[in-house]
This record gives sequence, C-alpha cells and structure tokens, in this order.
Amino acid sequence: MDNDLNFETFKGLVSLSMEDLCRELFLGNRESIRIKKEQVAVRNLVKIFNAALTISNAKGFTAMSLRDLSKEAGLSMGALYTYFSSKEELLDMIQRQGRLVVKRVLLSQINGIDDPRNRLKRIIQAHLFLSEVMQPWFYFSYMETKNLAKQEHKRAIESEIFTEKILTDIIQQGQDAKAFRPVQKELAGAVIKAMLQDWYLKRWKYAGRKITVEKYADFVVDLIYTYLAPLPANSIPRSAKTKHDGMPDL
Amino acid sequence: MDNDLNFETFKGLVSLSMEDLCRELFLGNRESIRIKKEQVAVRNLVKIFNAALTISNAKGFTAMSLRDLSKEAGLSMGALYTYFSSKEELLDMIQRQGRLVVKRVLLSQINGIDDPRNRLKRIIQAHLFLSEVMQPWFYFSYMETKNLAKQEHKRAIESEIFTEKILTDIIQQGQDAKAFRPVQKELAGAVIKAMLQDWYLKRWKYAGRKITVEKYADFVVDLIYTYLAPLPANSIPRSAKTKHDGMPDL
DNA sequence: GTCTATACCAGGATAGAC
DNA sequence: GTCTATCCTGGTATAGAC
Repeated sequence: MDNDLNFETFKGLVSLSMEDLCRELFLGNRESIRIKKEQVAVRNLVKIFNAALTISNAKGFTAMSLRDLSKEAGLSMGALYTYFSSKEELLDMIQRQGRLVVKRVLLSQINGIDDPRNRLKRIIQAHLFLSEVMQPWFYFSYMETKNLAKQEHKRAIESEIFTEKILTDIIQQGQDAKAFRPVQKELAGAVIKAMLQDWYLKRWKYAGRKITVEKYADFVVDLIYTYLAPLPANSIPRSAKTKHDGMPDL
Repeated sequence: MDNDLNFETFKGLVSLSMEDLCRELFLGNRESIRIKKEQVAVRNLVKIFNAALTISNAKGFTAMSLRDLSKEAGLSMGALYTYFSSKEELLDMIQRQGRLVVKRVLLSQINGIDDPRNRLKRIIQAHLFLSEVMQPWFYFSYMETKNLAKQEHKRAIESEIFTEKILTDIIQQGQDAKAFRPVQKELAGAVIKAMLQDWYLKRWKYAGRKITVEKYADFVVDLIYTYLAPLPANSIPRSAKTKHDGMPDL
C-alpha cells in the first residue's frame, strides 16, 4: 500500500459542500454583506452562488443579467444587492473564495509527503479530486479570469503560477534525488497543469465516456511517471534532439 | 533527416494572413455580405476581424459592444451592419472560418504520411504551428463556444471531436503495427489535445518564458513518444495498475 | 431582510441623408 | 458604401414600502 489517495477518502477529508464554502465566505466577508444573521445569510448565499455558477458556466458571467440571477436564485433584485454591492463584487467574491480553498487544500494535501514520486502523485490526485468536487468553481475561475479588474486579475495569475510552481519544485526535487531523469521541468510542469485543467474544462466529455476522476488521475500519473523515469544505465537516449538542453528555467 | 516540419517551412506552405482568411471568408459568404466589390470588402473585413478578435480576446465577445468594435475598426455602426446582419452572425462567421481552415490544414498536413510515429509527430507540429499562426482565432473559438446558438455550438463540438479522432486513430494504427505499446488511446488522445490547446490558451505564459512553438512541439512529441514506446521485451511493466485494462474506447 | 417599482444608461439595430 | 441620428429594449442599480 503506497501513499495513494482515493476519491472517497478525499471527500471525507475536506469539507467543501456549497454550504461549507458559503459559510466560510460569509465569515470572511461580514463587512461587505449587509445581512447579519448567519443562518439567513448562508442559506441565501448558497442559492445565489449555485445560481450564479450555473448560469455563468452556461452562458458566461457577462451574459448573465442580474434579472436572470434573481429569478434562478429565487430572490428579488433588491435582496441580491444586500449580499454584494455590484455585479463585479460578486465576481470577485467567487474568485477569491475559490483561490483560498485551492491553496489551503493543495498545501495540506502534500504536507508531510517527502518522497518526490509520492509527492507528485499526491498533488496530481489532490488537484483532480478537488476540481471534481468544486467543478463549477474551477470552470468559472478559468473562464472568467479575463473579466476581472486589474488587481484581482493579477491575483488570479499569481494563483495559477503558484500551483505550477508546486509542480516544478517537486520535479526539481526528484531530479536532485535522481528519482527523475533530467527534463525541462518548466515545460513538464506546464503540461501537467494543462492536463489537470482539462479535467474540469471538458468534464462533459469525460462524463460522456464514463471516465471517472480516479481513472483519469491514474492515467496522468502513469504518463508522467513514464516520462520522468530515469533511463536504464545501458539504454539509448530516447530522443537525442529534445532532451534537456540546459535551457534556463524561469 | 526524418519527416520533420519546421515552423518557417510551415508558414511558407500555408497562406493564412488575415487578408487571405478574409478573402476566403468573403468569397464563401457573398450572399450575406451586402458589399460587392472584393477589394473594398476584404479591406474592411480585415479591419473588422482584427478589431473583433482583439477586443473579444481581451474582454470577451459578449462584453464587446458594437460601438467598441466600430471605433477600433474605424468604421461606423452602419457600415458594420453591411458586413453582418447581427452580432451573433459575426460570431458565427469567425467560428466557421476557423473550423474550415483547421480541418483543411490538418488533413493536408498528414496526408501521405503513413508511418504512425511520423504521422503523430506531424499532426502535433501542424496543430501547434497552425494555432501559432492563427492564435487569436483559436483562442476566440475556445473561449466563445458557449456563446454559440445550438446549431453552431453542435458544429464546434463536432470539430473538437474530429481533431481528437485524428489523434486516437493514429495511436490505434501505431498499436496495430506494434510501433506503440497498448495504452488507453482515448485518454492519450484527450491529453495530447489538452497540451495542444494549452499552447494557444496560455500563450502569454510561454512568450514570457521565451519558449518557442518549435521547442514546445519538440517537448510534446518527446513526452508522447516516451509514453507510447513499446516496452523492452524483458522489462517489468511500468505500472501494473493503470496500463490498458480493456476499457472500451468511444 | 425582502420586495416592488422605477431611474437611468448602454446595448443592438436601423432609417435615411449623402 | 458609408455615415449620423435615433429607436427601443434590457441592463445595473437604488429608493422606499412592508
């Protein structure tokens, strides 16, 4: 039994129901939310965020009117504006909460795992499982980044870079320990990230093919283990042309 | 010298300047464009499409007003409407022209290459080089698919599946010929596609790191060759758990 | 805390002069 | 072929009753 994580276990470890997320969001944004009773506020925030994510992910946040939102959430326009002061603030709240949770969960999941192979496997599994549980949030964050104002936009990019750096650091660590062969870690990190993102961006496709998140995780881990496996001592280099060429990593 | 393609050669082979693309689009849409003189029409279409792609890719097609577009293109609102009859039609035109070119170029590029390894390399290179030349179109197509009406939306998805099927067919062919080891070709195709898409979706990132499209292509080809390489006869399977398990491919 | 009614503006679209 | 002026809908946001 190695350091494997399965999806059910993961779900048990993290509390990420819409209600949990909205409660945390409420507690972290009390100043800007006019409603003071936690019960009421959380109940309505759940309705608002569910509706906002559903509509936005179907036709885009810009195309979602607040009249749409009001109808879908079952609250009047006036009520909506007691939870946020502008449409833009609603956008920011969703993005901020998403980033907060991602950072916390990813870090906690790799904490204490030292072996590079296990660490790499775990971060891949954790990212995929997390994006499965919070699929609408991840999809939304990705698609609506461009609609953020400068400040929040910058934070979104930092968050993206942060995740990627976890990956490249692990690869570096594995190369130092000779557990991985020398490859361009920067590109390797980028394409792993691309594969992780594809899971939540194309979920309809994978669902239609009955591919579970665990199967996808196994596949990605296998692919990347194969690529990073040290060469047997007597073997011919797999590619003379494209192996590590000393290009400086960022 | 194998069947390699470099980016300069590719650009010489295909005619894909904005003017070429707009001329083809004009000739293919004469009914719906009120302007009849080719010279005038093509000149203005270039302005319109450049402006539309620039603004849309910065803040989204929905968020782009026709007043924005009019200003950026240097044409009046009235003039714009002689080239398309509604904002939605403009969207459809961009998407249709994009799909048309992608299909034609990809098929022509792999035509005549029979060896599965070379064929796989070529399709990866061709897709990356094409998306490099037409980056704004690719980015736009990806991001604005959800804004399409039902019919066009369906076509966009078909086009996506089409590209992926080229990949999985090549993998199948390579497996039949024992040039590739048995893997889940459906998942392999999906993640290759994800890597190809990352190139045009995150171009700012790669540009900032001074990674050229050729370097990226080499990296992806190397990664996937390594993964698909047949196992040496006496070796231990790389992963007992995740190798091909007879899951039906779609 | 929540609703209804309304202000006000920006959006897509078009008519008709040139 | 192109522009300006204008129409009208539907958007965000708020005031004030309950």
